[in-house]
Amino acid sequence: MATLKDISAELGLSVATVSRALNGFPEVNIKTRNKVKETADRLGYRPNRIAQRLVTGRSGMVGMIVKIKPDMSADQTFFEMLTGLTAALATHETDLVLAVDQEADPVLPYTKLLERDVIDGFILNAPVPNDPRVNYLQERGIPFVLHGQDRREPTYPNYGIDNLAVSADAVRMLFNLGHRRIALINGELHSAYAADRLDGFRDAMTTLDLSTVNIRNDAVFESHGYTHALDMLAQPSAPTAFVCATTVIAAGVVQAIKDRGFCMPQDVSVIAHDDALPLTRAINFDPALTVTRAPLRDACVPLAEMLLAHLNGTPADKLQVKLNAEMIVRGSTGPTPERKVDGT
Amino acid sequence: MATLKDISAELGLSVATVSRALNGFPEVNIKTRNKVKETADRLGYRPNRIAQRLVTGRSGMVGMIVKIKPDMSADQTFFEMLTGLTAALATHETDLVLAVDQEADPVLPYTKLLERDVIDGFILNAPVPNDPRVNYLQERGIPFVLHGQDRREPTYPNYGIDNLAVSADAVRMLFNLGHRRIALINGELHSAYAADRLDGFRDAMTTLDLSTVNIRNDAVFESHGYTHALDMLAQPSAPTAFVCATTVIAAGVVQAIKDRGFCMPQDVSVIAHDDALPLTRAINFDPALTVTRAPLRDACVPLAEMLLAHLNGTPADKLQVKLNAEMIVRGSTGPTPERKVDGT
DNA sequence: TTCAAAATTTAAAACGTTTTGAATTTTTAT
DNA sequence: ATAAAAATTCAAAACGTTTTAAATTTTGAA
Repeated sequence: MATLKDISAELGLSVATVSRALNGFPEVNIKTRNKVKETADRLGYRPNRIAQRLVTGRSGMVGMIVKIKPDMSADQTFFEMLTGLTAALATHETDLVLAVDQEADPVLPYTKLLERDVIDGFILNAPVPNDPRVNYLQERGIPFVLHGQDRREPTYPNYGIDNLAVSADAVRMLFNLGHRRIALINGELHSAYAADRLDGFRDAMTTLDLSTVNIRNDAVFESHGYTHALDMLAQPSAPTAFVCATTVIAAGVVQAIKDRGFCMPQDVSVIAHDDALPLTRAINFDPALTVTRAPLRDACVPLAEMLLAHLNGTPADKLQVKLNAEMIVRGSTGPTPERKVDGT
Repeated sequence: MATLKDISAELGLSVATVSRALNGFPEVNIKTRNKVKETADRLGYRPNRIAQRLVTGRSGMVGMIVKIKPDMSADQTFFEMLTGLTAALATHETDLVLAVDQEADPVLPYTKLLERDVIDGFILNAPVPNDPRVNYLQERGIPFVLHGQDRREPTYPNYGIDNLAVSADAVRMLFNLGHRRIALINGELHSAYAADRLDGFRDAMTTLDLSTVNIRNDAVFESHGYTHALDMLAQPSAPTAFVCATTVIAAGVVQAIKDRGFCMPQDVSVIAHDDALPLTRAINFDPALTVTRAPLRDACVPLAEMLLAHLNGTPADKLQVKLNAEMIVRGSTGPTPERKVDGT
């Protein structure tokens, strides 16, 4: 395993010059630089990252903690994130150290990982409103980037979509199709995204002077989508349109619509949020789902790069990204069916 | 952040003595040692792992590469392993670095991770017969431990169960209940465990002079268990007992038995291998499943400790563990039903 | 040719820890 | 009190790299 010392010995240069040549210091003569690079290639030199870390204080490792549920599964987005992030970080020669959170205290796994002092920073996902991890890491000056937001004015690097707008846009789109009874089947309110979507939904419905009686917040299972929709469709003031947290929820809703003898979109319209995960694809529905779309995978490169930029000194206020999801209208939404519902 | 230098300055001792006192060198006077330890505690001293790594060549990090399927899932055992391993490694202040394998070449992710020269060793799981990763890492002298075996005489540290015996024991147990037509619904033969179970099954059946015509090797889905069992139960020489690769397969088999109008165990017996994963639990079947049981979680501490022992110099021939699974007889197996089948 | 400025390279210190072998201190025996 | 042996501690080098500031070399002008 070649070191800087080997190169400097072969070329009769100091170790300092070899290091400077390889690291792009501008005052190094171009001819010297080329000689150093050629020799480094030939000798198969690779920097000792441990030694670099000792000098620079940087390890090239970022931590991520995955929350494991009691049944030994994790959020279905996990592998999407894992795959995307490891690829994005690898292009920056950065490793992902993974730890597991099964504790009651969400902060504890971070404490444990930080004790060993080899992590440059963290990638946080699945925030809860006013996430305690955020406060903990900020108090200690530990760099991190959050996927999403946990508060209205984040003071840390963050990248996510505008979940207020996701449901507000869906409501407005359905309203413009004539719908006046619109239901929301949301995720669990301990997730920051679900809290935002609820707020966005309520604000939009209130602005449009519509009733917000048809709102359900629950864990994201197809069966929950089914039972909530089945229940709401049996009411006298049954909704004519559903806003679903995910395509998984939508699968259950679509089944409930069918089981109640309705047609989609002639009788009931459905719009869902689509993270573009491989399993429940919006275009596999019949008819294809109208969605607010924001591929989860698209977050990975920006998240990795924002964390590294922050580690390289970019201040947090320059690393605030909140995107709008893309509205894609397909066959699951249509004009409100005034005749049919009035006849019931 | 206190260093050895801080402690040595406060106590008027050399840095070398402080290091030796904290690291248990026997020639350090007990009074000196206690003073050093008390001061270290008070100052909140924690060793700089990077500096330790530079001197000792050890990073305290082991790598594990998870194979991701095209649909963005992984083997259902993954989280069980992840949880158990990170806990086991944490007690040894060792971190798990995770990388993702989506490549056609199973060796390539190891190359990539090794390039960065921060991994002390690897934990390998899900071996295929004559696993190329094993050859690759052994050629390079990279330490690793394998969960299971990929060959008859492993020359590397390994911990797993005797999969030959798993199916052989099941066959013998069913034979002793009077069964003469025994089917195997196995995993995919590109997995080393499935190859061994097939061998064990065939050997046992051949030794007992029984037909090996009822063998299926397929991906481990409940639906595969169902369709294979449904098919075999429609044959003139239908099996009176099934040996299932997993409890997931058994769930499908049990449904097929019911759909063919048979009772378990009066008409058809079922025995499955049980990794003791949370989702498909053997005792949740009605009647509860007879199993060969080997909780996956029980492998984690030994795997972690074996790798660390190997890194500390224990030779591979002292780190060979092959356990027998435990046979647990419950209500899914019973004597062969000679009357009913003869009447068909 | 000489001098000054610019370009280039170098020596040394730093990073925090470990460990070899030498130096120092303490203990024991005479 | 002295010498030898044992116990304890220390100085220095090592690990591989980075970077400050000084030293050296090269270039251009007079």
